[in-house]
Amino acid sequence: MRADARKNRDHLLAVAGTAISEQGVEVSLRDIARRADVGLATLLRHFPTREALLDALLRTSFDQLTAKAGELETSSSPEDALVSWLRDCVAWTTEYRGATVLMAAAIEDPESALHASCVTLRAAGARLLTRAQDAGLARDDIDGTDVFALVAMLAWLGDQPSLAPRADHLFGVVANAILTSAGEDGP
Amino acid sequence: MRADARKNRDHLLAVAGTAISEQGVEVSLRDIARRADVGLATLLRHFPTREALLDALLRTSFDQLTAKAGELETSSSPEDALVSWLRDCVAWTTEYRGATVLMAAAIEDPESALHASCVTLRAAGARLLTRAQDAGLARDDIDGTDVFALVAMLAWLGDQPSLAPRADHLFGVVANAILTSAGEDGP
DNA sequence: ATATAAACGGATCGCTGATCCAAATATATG
DNA sequence: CATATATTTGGATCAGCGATCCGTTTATAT
Repeated sequence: MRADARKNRDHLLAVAGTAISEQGVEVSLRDIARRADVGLATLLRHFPTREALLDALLRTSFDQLTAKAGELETSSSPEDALVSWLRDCVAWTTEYRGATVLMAAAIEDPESALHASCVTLRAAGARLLTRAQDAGLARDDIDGTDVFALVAMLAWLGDQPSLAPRADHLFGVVANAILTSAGEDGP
Repeated sequence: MRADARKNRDHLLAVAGTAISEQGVEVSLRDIARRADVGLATLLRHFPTREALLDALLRTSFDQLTAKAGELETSSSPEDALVSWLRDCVAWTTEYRGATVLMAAAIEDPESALHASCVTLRAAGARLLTRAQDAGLARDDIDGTDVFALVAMLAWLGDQPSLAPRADHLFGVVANAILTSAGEDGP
């Protein structure tokens, strides 16, 4: 890649990150291009679709979350590892309002630029889940896709201004539902 | 209202219902107008915003769900009443793909055309919840807004093609989390 | 039958993402 | 250093969206 192209690409990513954190993932691509002092066509050549742009932005975070799952697998109890990783996932999405819908769409669409990242993330969650299940600490009737779905649901909740105030509380309710060692913060 | 206007209004509602069940609530208003053999301006005069159109369409269903809550309050056990009403709510939204986001936005925005309907629906759910709580059958740390949020989450799940297959199952998981008499379909 | 108020819809606006292509520019080579 | 070449760029343009304006048509009351 030519040096000037690389510079534009990096600059666009930085500007896009700011714009998205301010306005959510549905921010106008034209706005991003304007704020980066670049033509819309340039943005769209570097990132042919909104998902491609998101993928470039999200990949780092996804990798961090995947790595975090690996650490927790050895450093915490199966139960704490699962719950705190779920909390991290949900907390992370607050930085990218609206990304949940794109992730949910990407997980089943192999053509999507986000597909691979989402699959990896799901696998990381599935490992933590299996570990908790093997220890008899989590329901046996849920799988990695269920965990992905539950995280997506809770993240979506945080995206809705009217429901977000209850998101933390309902995280506890849902987390409790996954675990079999009930009573820790039950009613 | 003039007779021709009423006819157009009714026709638009019928066409919009069909279009939305086919394409979801984000269907183009121009498409609806075209399919109704009417100018876009006419559609927008009868229903100034997409929400106003949705409100007219959804009000009947909302009223039915509210009425259903009233019936269940006297005909079923507090637990069955709550769970089966929740199931009805979630099942209903499958007819209106994407409506969940609009409902979540409307519940806190008194200016929204959907606001009143959503508040009424939440109140109906809150009554069923309180009844179950008074019988010691539901967690005491959730309220009407939480129930609304949980229904919205599960409905949203059903809207996502990739996650919808697990929606029924996760409904059971979440319902189980609300109830205190655990074990009915727990692990 | 006519006057009047209401409803209608084509034209237009600013916006979106997408695409095309002539001009500008970085880089490799003589 | 000069030039040729391949790459990158962004203004112009397109079809689509919801919204609005306003001259025309039409129902209805007198």
